Amino acid sequence: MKLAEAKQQFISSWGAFGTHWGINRTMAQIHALMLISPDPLTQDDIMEELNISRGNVNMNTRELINWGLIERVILPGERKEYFSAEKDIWKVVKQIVKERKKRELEPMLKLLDQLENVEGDKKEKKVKSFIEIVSGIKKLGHQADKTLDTMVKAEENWFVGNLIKLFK
Amino acid sequence: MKLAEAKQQFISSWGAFGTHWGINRTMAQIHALMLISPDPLTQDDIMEELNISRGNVNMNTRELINWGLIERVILPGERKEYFSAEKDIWKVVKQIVKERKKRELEPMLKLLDQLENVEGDKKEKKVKSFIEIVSGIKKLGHQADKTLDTMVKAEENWFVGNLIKLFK
DNA sequence: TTGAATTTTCAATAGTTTTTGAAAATTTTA
DNA sequence: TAAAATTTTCAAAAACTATTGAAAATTCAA
Repeated sequence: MKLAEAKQQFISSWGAFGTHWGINRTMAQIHALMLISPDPLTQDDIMEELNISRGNVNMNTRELINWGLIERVILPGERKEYFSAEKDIWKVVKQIVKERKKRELEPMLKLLDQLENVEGDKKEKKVKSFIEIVSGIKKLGHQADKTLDTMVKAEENWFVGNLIKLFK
Repeated sequence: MKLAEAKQQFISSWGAFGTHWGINRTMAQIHALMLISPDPLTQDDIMEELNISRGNVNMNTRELINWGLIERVILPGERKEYFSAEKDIWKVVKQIVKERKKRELEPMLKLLDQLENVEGDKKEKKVKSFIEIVSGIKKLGHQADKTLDTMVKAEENWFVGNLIKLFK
């Protein structure tokens, strides 16, 4: 396979992958393009490579910056802004975990804490069933939260080494 | 908070949560409703509780069955079909992990294996950069794949006990 | 069998999300 | 400061996804 084709395949499948994870296709494609680009890119580079409008590039690069996955780079002597992606994939994964934990897991756990204190007779089947499920999710969720905290702090070596040994 | 309100909140936030994970809102809501229902439900029960059409219930229950999260139940002497959800939340999580691994991670890894063998001079900056990223993702992906395999086979006690100790 | 009950299908519609592109705002250079 | 280059915004349009509901198919009891 030639590089041009491989590049297209990578970008397109990274985009499809992203949609399964609640990330919009274009944002994931821009990220993919930037991951494999050795040098920083401008808005125009991205527009051209992916055939999308300037507005689209602007919105999605901003969002990627919010996620902490790319950053603006000013090249000395250049008028245009450049963008550059974090290339260490373990750092990328940790950053995504960190953000999603904050945006999704933590609010959910807050809600579950409230829902567990629902009024009503715990001998009633409906009430009992509700509390059991909520408590179960809460317990596992808090556990996952702690585990992910540790992961976010960890080095890749630690993950690939120690954890995997344990899992064997 | 009263049970009725707590129920609504749980269903609605589980639905919103689902959309962040590439699952459609209604499918997640049906799943939520069934998790907290002590007894199996019919299509009509679900239609009424969530105010959605029969067709919608039918499609989404089928999809939940494909995901292995609910099952059809025949109650003796009853004409209608009932549906019942797996209530053990650890089993639910493992089932979701298993499915997503099969649907998303494994195809991605297959593609990466191909992309790593891209033609071209590895001294060229573009080619080098491409191979480095692809190899990095591949390596971490295969590691994650193995780890998830072990998790899918594990008991909850194992997870909450051993893993967490290690993570402290 | 028959026909009533129930489930399934799917074309049409409604709703949501993404993308465009041109105008406005901002930044930089001279 | 002026004006050229660049970035940002956002209303409108396009694209995509989910939902409805009625007709078709299936199942079941008698």
